[in-house]
Amino acid sequence: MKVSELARLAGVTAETVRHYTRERLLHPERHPDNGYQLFGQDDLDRLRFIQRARTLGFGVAEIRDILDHADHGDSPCPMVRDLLASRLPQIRERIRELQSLASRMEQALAAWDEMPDGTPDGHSLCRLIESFPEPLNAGHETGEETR
Amino acid sequence: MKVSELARLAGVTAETVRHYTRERLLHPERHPDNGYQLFGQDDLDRLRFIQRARTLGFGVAEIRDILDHADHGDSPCPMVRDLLASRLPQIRERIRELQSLASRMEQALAAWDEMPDGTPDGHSLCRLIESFPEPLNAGHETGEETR
DNA sequence: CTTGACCTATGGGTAACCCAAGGGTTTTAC
DNA sequence: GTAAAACCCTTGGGTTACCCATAGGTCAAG
Repeated sequence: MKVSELARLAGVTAETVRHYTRERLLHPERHPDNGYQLFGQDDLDRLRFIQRARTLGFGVAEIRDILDHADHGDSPCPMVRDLLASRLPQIRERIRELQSLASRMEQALAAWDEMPDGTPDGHSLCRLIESFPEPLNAGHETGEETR
Repeated sequence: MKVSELARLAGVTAETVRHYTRERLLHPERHPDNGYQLFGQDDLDRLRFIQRARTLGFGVAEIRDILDHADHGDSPCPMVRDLLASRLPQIRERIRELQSLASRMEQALAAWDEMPDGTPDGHSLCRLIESFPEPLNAGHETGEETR
């Protein structure tokens, strides 16, 4: 099958399929006459695998490693488990950040009603934002580094 | 003050300050002799404002709009509130996605222990991933579009 | 044989920076 | 007084996972 058919069967765009091919996640044959990419049923399986891996938070480069391992007959599962285990705390951290972001936003929206003014006085930009606590890492006079 | 001093006071890198200047969030004067960027105390306030706005989820382009409004003497607050209100549901959605991602990862790690095999059989890539449910939007034979 | 639908490769865009290179300036120390 | 360290400038390329526009070749149907 050709690009668009594979894409349709997997529910992605043809561009995405070409992208994965460029990134060497898929290895289609080429029609000798016209250079079209030719995929088989196994490529559909492979593409679905890629999709599931993506929803699990793997990046394209990681998926390439996983697939290369499997193509060499090695079990990629230990690698997968390690990647999963190392990424999970990062995801949890990101969730915490976003939750804190969301509550800051709600706080700001709630504070909106109680704001005395609407117009800035030339010194204030927007009290809604200005009245927020400094980001925790703001350095003031302390000479530390960020990251 | 010069780039690095402003950066240090705000707890960001000098590159970030230059970036904001390039993006016209900051408007330093230039030393006529050597072209160095010269910032004042107001720029520190401005930079801190930018940082708070960033932690609230605003993008650089949005912050530029907000600052431009304020620089023209208009209150940016209504704009800020609208931006906040429209972005909040997206953040909540993103949180849900990440939570679902985290639980899929945990599920996968838990399933690991019960997996019968470690080596793929030539057809399987990694059961840990393969046994996962299809992403909801996978198209099969249905000809719908994604996004 | 001409549409229209599909294919190809290339190159540029997205967001918010980071980093390296090449070259000028200022500060500090000897 | 000068040399090295420290800092400044701009330009251009890299990051992620694609999307989109372009120009041009190919294929199925009427």
